[in-house]
Amino acid sequence: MPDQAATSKPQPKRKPPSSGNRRNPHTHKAVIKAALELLKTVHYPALTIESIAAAAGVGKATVYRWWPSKGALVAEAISSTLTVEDPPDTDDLRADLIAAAEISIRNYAYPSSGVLITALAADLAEDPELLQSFVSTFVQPRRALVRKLLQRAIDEGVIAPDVDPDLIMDMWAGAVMYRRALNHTPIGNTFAEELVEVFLSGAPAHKLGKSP
Amino acid sequence: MPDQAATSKPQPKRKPPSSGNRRNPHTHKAVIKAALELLKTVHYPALTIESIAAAAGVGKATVYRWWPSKGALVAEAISSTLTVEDPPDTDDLRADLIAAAEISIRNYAYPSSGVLITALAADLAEDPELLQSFVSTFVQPRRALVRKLLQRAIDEGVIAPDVDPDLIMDMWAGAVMYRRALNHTPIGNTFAEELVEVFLSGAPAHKLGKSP
DNA sequence: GAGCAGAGACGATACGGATCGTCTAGAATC
DNA sequence: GATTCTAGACGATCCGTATCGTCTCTGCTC
Repeated sequence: MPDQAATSKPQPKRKPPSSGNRRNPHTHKAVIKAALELLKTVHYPALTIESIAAAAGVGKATVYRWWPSKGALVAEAISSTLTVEDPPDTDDLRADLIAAAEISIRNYAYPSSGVLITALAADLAEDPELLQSFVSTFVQPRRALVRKLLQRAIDEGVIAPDVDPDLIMDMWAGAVMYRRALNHTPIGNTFAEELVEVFLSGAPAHKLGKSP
Repeated sequence: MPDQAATSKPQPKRKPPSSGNRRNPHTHKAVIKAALELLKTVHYPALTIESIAAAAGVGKATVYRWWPSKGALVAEAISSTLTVEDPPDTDDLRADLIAAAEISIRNYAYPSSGVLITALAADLAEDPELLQSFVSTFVQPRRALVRKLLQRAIDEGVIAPDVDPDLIMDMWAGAVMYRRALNHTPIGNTFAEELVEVFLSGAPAHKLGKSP
């Protein structure tokens, strides 16, 4: 359903699924979904709670009841869109690393036409607790998986042993976020490969699937 | 940063707080200074034009006369605080690279207690022209200098020849921005060194000041 | 030169509109 | 009765624009 960002268009709600003395999961989902939908056409700073409530067919007070701020709402919303993907673990270590980098690109370049995570992070900076919560629920689990893969690459001598896996991840995600935010260089199809290649440049070629 | 339709004549340097039929440089400076001052205590999203005008002792309309938006104002303000530093060019290439990385850290970690550039970039995303202007006046000149240094490092074989200098810079600045934005890992005193070391790991040790 | 009129920048302030976050009211459900 | 819900009123703040009277520099006229 494209273009549903109207301001006061009344939604002919068929039937309010339920409302009682328990948290209504339909309401909850409707808010999250409306937020994600609006973010396809509206930049994060211009997104308002009121428009979310209206688009979800929900009272504004209900939104405030369950989320303390726009940042908290959007943090949950985008967390829900991105699943934890296991980076592959095959014989082709180079391909595995590229796949892991591609996950980074997908996560930090979401949605394809925006700088959502950048804007969100900047906004959450006002609320350290909320930022911490977002990082530990959204960022850290995904990093853990990639860290394991990188550690394996280091153990096998494909990546230099004195390199910190966390630094590599910061550089991967950071480069994506940076290019997205400043929009000075497009992120091409081979970007993941480029990101990985940098760390492999000093590695013995026979360990990798690349010709000398 | 250029003004829109304002005069392009050279301004006669007068000291009195005059107001005439030309742009008053005192007013202009007062606004920029007030914005920077406020940003020390207020996060970018919470910064308002009204508060800037009030703090500068200036009419709100005057601010809107010269800057189309908060983003444009702040972009000019922080551009004015950061000078283009020549990265050093000595015999010690490793030290030169670290110094260059430190410049990145200083620029993208400004101010010390905030995520200003991240928030600004996210906000400017709504106005591609303005973002483009900010990047070309603030970001690109600084990158040009570092690019030259990196190219020299590549020419001398300290960094692998198939690495794109621009990618290295994206990774440097990106890692800084990323750590700042998500605040998951502190940026220590040795961060510049760590950033550089990654790219030197595969280089012949005798070219560098480090022991094998 | 001297003087005057106009153009433009300025501070102040008022305006309608949007959004904020809180709050009440009433209905529905358990 | 307790709790959740929608709907909407509320005071507040900030937005961006408009207007007003004042100021000063510029350029034209004499």
